[in-house]
Amino acid sequence: MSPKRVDKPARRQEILEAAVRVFARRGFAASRIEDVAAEAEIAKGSVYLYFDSREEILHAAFEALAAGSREIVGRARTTQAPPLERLAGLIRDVITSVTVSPELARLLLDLYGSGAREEGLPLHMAEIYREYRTAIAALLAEAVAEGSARQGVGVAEATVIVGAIEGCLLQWIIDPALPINELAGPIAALCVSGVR
Amino acid sequence: MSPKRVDKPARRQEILEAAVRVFARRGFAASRIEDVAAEAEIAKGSVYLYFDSREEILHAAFEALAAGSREIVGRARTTQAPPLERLAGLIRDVITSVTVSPELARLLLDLYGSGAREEGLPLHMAEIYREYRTAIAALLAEAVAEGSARQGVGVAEATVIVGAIEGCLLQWIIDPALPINELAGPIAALCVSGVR
Amino acid sequence: MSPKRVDKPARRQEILEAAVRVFARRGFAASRIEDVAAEAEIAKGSVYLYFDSREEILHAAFEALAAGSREIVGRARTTQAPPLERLAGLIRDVITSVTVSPELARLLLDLYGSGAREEGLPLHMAEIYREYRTAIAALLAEAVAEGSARQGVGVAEATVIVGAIEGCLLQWIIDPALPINELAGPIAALCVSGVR
Amino acid sequence: MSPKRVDKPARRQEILEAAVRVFARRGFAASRIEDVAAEAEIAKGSVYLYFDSREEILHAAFEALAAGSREIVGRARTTQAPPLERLAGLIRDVITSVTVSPELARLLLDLYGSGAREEGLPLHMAEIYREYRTAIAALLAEAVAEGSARQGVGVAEATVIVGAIEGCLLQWIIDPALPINELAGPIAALCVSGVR
DNA sequence: CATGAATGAGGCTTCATTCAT
DNA sequence: TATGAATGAAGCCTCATTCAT
Repeated sequence: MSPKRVDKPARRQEILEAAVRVFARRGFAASRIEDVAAEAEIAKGSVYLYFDSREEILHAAFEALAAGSREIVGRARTTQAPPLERLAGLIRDVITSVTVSPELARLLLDLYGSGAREEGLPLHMAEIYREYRTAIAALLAEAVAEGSARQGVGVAEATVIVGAIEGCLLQWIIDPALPINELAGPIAALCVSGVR
Repeated sequence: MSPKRVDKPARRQEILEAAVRVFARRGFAASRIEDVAAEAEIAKGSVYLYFDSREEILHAAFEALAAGSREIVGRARTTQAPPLERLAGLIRDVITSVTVSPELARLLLDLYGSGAREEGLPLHMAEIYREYRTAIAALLAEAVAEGSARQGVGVAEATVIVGAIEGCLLQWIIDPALPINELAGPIAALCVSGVR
Repeated sequence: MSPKRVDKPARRQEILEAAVRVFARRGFAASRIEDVAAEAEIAKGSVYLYFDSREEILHAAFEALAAGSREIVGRARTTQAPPLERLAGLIRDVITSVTVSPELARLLLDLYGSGAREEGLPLHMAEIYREYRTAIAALLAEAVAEGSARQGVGVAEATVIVGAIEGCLLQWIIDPALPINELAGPIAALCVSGVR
Repeated sequence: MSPKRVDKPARRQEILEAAVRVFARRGFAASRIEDVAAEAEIAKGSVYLYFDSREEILHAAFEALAAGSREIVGRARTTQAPPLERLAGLIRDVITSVTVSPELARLLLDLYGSGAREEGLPLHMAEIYREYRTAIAALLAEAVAEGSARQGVGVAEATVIVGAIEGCLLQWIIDPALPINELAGPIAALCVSGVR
């Protein structure tokens, strides 16, 4: 039943994490399977026991990221609180998530590209951002309904808010000296007062 | 005596533009020198008469982008108008510039990565964003001084505003269906009212 | 668990020998890595599992040659016999060594060049010849001391003797019809009687 | 008749000399037509007005060298003097010739190779050395006949003498610190007393 | 004659993937 | 399962040669 007590999913996860570290360091384009294998402390060929191809590792990493995003969005949807507070909470959650696993965040740099190109593998940062916009637009609609946001606030403002969040992350990713932790408050404050 | 004459800078520019189109389509990593040559309708080897290496083409493209940014920032600094109007102008300028040359904007996806990695060739998106932050922080300081922005508004808010701008571009780049032209207004409105 | 095992040094040696044959045939400049791979009956890329670059193969071949030279010189130094007999022995040894592996000797044609050029990788035929001169000069000094060579014989004569040996090899290398085996005697005879 | 007063042969000679300097510096394999053109201070394409191909330049350089050799050999044949004095003269002439144009001598390193390979372009260092051997063998035969050289001295000794000469040149070419000028005497002395 | 831009074949090297052990 | 040697396709870049001016 278990001739070798290797836990396949666990091993796959280890390799994925190693890969994410490598990709974060050198970028996907410059990362070779051998680097990943070395980081995971296994042999090059063994990577292929857990992933079908180099691309698939990037897909898997994307999935991890997407899962995190979906969780954050879900929480904003289901939490009991006034809409603008839930918006502020979402912003805090995003910032916290990248603080917790900065390597995964760094991967964004590679995922942007792979999602935006024509060959369009099933990597869709676009999808993630669409979900963010939808969720935030819903919160804004609620806020308008209850009078905590001004009339006319809608999808465009949601886009700007998603932009503010992701644009701050972006600045931090390409310039890690930027104090990302101190930014959740200002983002929330500016966005909230910006829609009133 | 009447040697074949060519306007080298002009030809270099042509190749650069062809390269930018190719990079925008496939991404830098997937773009072969041969693709660039084909797009420019010259032979592969001829590319090397104008650029020392594949990397150098990316550098040159970055320079074009950086020049555009510097111009926009310069205009925001020197224009005669109330600070928050100049901020709105800067936002419009950025949106306009990417609308004018969308291919160049698409390059951002590649430039993010090349600037953020350790080997870091002299490509520094980080630098560009730093300039944006500085310029906007200066505008905000002026606004605070004249009372059109609330006390306490500073670098953090400048970062959020840069984020809002760049984050909106990012969403559009990876999802060109998004109506970027209609976003300059909302970005400006939200940011301006957000700092009051 | 039972990974594919290979005797790396042995394989490297095989490739090196194949390379030496190819270089001897076409010269280093005209020898493609693909030729070497074909001669070794492996794939082009496999060569790089054992050598870092095309140049490195030449270096390795040089090392083999240098090792042979050092051995010959060492033997002339340590053998128990009258100095001029040891000189004759050295001459025979050199001739024998090229007879044994003519391909390696043919490589001299390429090694001369790579040692003499300014960029000079660590290939130093000059060094080898310097060692020969030093060793022979020592033998001559002994011979002078014991009276079997005339007064005044010194480094200049050592240079001439090295020249006679290498010059004969050279003639044979570029004209293999020349009966190199029959030359050890005459070289020794002429040199020995020339220093008396 | 002379629409442009360019002296074709003279220009060809200039280019050839420039090429010889370049080849001496970097070796033929590493010398590009462009280097030669730059050294000759003309445009790359112009080289082809005087030479059909890169190879042909090397051929021409070889011819210059061969002409020098033939002259030296001719002088040894026709001079009026005892045979061993004419041998000593030949040795001096050779040494002098390389001292006069060291760059041409450095070319030997490339000519050895191009003559010895199978494709055998019409570059034949082998031929030159054969002529030397023949000439010297003739001198030795004369010397034997007049009793100034011992019985039995013949082609083998001629080969050794050619070897001594060329071997000394070789040592100097790959190690220019070696005092080649002081070697004509010792070579002659050793060879002459070696055949007595 | 002279130029130098353009060409494109060809070589070196890398690296994802395979597969024998 | 795990290994790592082997493969070979593919890409970057060089440079001899051509040719329009």
